[in-house]
Amino acid sequence: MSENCNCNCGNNDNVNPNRESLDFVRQIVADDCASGKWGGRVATRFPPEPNGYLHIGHAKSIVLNSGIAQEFAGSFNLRFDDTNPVKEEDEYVQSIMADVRWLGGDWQDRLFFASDYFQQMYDWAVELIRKGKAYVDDLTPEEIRQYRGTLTEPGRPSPYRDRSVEENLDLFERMKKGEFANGARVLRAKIDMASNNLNLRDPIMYRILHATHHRTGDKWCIYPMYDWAHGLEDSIEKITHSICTLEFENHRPLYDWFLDQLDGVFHPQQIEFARLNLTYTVMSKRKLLQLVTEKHVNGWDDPRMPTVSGMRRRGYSPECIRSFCKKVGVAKFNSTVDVALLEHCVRAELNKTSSRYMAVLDPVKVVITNYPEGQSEYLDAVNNPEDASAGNRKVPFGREIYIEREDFMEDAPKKFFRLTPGREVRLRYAYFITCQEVIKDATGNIVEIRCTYDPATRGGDSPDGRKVKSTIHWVSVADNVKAEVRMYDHLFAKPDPEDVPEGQTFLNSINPESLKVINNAVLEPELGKLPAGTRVQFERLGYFCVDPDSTPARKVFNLTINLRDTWAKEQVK
RNA sequence: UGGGGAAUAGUGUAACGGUAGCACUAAUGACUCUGACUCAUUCAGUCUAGGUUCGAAUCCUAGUUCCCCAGCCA
Repeated sequence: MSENCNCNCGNNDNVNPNRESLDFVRQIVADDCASGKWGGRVATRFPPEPNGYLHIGHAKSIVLNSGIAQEFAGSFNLRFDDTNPVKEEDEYVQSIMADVRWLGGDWQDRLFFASDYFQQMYDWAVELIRKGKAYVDDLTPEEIRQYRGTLTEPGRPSPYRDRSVEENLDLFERMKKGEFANGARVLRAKIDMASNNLNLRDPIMYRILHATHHRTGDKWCIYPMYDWAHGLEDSIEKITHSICTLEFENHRPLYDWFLDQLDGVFHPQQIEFARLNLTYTVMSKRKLLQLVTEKHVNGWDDPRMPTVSGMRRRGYSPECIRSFCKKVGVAKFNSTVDVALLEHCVRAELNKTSSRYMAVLDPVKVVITNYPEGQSEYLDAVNNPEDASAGNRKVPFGREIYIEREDFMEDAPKKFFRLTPGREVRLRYAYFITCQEVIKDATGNIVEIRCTYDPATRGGDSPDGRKVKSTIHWVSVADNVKAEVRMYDHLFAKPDPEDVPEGQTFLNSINPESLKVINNAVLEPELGKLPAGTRVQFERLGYFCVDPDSTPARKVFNLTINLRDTWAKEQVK
């Protein structure tokens, strides 16, 4: 008899005899489902501290937790772990909610705050004191550190460790009432000062913090520490699988100890996985904050930042971030994923979904000498060859057009297929043109290219079946919109920004060319009508999106990611 | 010289004692009104040394390397 579970986790032997490969977290969940460990129930959560903006590493956690909930017909909570008022702000809770929602994390009506549990946590702390499992310590922070011992030497018990239950109760209540200054006393769990796991050497449960909390205001002046609070939060919410990152592995014995001391509380299982690292970027909140405050970037949502808001502004879609998170997998190996994988996911998604337009970033004028002066026309263009439902549009054409400066070469090498004197190429959706003449200024810069066109090739096909080696994009001189285009590259110049000589920091790895602003780009007119946030492809260049800095008078576009460019690679050789 | 984790192509991730697979990257070619996309091909891997076994990435022993822990941060 096979054990089936009633969720769609792929663990139903009747339906799927070859259980598809699940990551180790999902395997645990599937096994629990099969064994009925939690009554078949699955409940996950994403528990951010509102002290910064979310980044791609958080996205991995959100996709994991909400994904598991979805796949196993479970529930997913968003819970703010707001136990430290000095670092937390409402601005962050707002941005986090927006980011989680944008990524597709659906917490439905289950939005929670650790701060809503403060009274319950306090009551449980009193329970621990009553059981002789916790005590108020008067040691200074410095003394506590000294008493804790080191990695190789055991700690020593605090002289206050054996206070009576009555005295502890009294002191703890007075801590709560605000009778003592910050740092004067703490409540500690009484576990084992000689434990090899430093987390078990009488960890601090409460500290005194006379600070205004973003939600509870001045109601509390003692605040629970992570280790004490987190398991309780999970327990209150009946979380089954409390998924966190590897650095909390050492904390699991403590997570379990606290829950074991309390009577009749729900005891979730903590599971740790490796956090995400990416090449050419940094991921720690501290460093991201530093980039923002020291103005190495233009805010949390700078398109070069690995923040969710930065990637959104850059033009990444939630779908591509989700597909990336799926592809990187979940394991316990501390790895660094190549940012090229992220970029692949972005291109793959945008290729399917974005409309094509023509834009010239570095314009040079082409005059079609045999095209009648004063004449113009509209040509048909396909919006998205990958998606017929995207339809068609008209693009204005005339005697003078702009093409990309790098699409012309006077002395072209053999492998250069684009415009060069005497060669015929196709203007996308327009005509075949042949370069006849190059006009330069006094310093030798090309200012104009003179071509002839073949009227019979209107639309881009030759009736006689002759071929051209390349197709280039263009924009009408008479009918276009000007725009600013921000070209982004990796924020850091090295795969590992931390890999710097003695005395330097990751800031020394910043790529000085991570942002190049193009002020004189010309776009086909349709592009001028798009609202902020719209993701498009500039043909032959890359994916771009309309930046919120755009005004009705002047559009701003961000480069999301360039198209793969084998010609550029060829040139490097 | 404490404790806790982890090691599979360049990168990431599967294989749960039975043919080391997939994706990205790179290279080559085909196709092409985007030098894109797509398709095909190729390069390339079990940390080391022993052992158990008909058979080991997987089990055992020893070692090596990397990560985490001495916040009143999370």
